[in-house]
Amino acid sequence: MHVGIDVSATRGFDIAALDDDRRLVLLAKARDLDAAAVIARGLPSESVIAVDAPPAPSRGLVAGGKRFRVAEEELHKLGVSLYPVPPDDAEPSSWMREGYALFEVLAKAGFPVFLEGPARASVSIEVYPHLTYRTLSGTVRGKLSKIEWSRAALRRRVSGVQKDATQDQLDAVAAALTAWYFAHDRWVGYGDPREGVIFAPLAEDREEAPVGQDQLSLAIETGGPMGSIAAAGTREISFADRVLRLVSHIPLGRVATYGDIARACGNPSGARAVGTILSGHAFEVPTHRVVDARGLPSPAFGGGPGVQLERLASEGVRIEGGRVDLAACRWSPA
DNA sequence: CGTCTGACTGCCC
DNA sequence: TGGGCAGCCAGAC
Repeated sequence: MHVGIDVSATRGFDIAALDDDRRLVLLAKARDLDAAAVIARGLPSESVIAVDAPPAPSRGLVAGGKRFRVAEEELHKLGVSLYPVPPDDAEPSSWMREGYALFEVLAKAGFPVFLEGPARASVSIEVYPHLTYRTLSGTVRGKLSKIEWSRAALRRRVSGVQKDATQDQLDAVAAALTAWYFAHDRWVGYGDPREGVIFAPLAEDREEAPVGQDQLSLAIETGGPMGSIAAAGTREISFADRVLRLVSHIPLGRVATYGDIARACGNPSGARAVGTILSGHAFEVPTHRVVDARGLPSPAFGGGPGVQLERLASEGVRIEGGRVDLAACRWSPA
């Protein structure tokens, strides 16, 4: 059985299971860890369980004294942004703590975390549904809503998914599908086995590629709505595309202002429009790395400006008196 | 198409 | 310093 679990601190665990023919055979909700443990113990022992959450804190293995994990850095280089997992001494998000606890429960139920070696059954793995959607569809989200994009990536790859499935449920299915790819030895791992590895499918039409990397960068550099930065000067690519493309390249640990982005995209007075654009793409691009000209976070940031500052702090950005230290952390697009 | 609404900025007290 | 304010640009009806 190939199982996927979507972790949410407030909404509980969504659990999906696929059989070997990728039919959805189970879609359940577990309110808390105990309920999840009961379901886990009922699974066939040769199952693979994919969880949308990290199993452990960062161990600071990235060069340069950064605090996030190697997995985050590797994916960032591919243009995929995700929540940085902080080291032990920092406060993780509540859903990350749920993840740590869940992986412990799964280990006790007979599914220890898999980190390296040949793929095998009876393990749990960390996955990232957004990465799975992106690898499978070969494109970035574009104009589709997140849920439409998710559904499109799963269509024809999984059967039995209800039309009215929630985003959490689709993410659980995506995780289960990733477990299926893992069990069928078509997978890619990102990160360092000593602290945590994120697994993704190897897209079917490029099985020879060493990693999903070609697939991903291809999506960025060509067809996708993100367009190419090389062509940024031409009218061919919209302002919005250039903005998203550029923001996706702000390094971890650095920030840019709305004005910086606008200027670099050839529209010096478009700072306000940059905000408008970012507000619609908070999930796929690290929008928390964009602050206003004084270093202040956005009052409308998802979860509140405090959350934006917390995420920046966990990435190593210096915060002082509720604003980021622009002099120290400002990134200039070159 | 106009009109309205912001995850903005710089300038003026 | 910091608040007020008038431009500004891209999306959403």
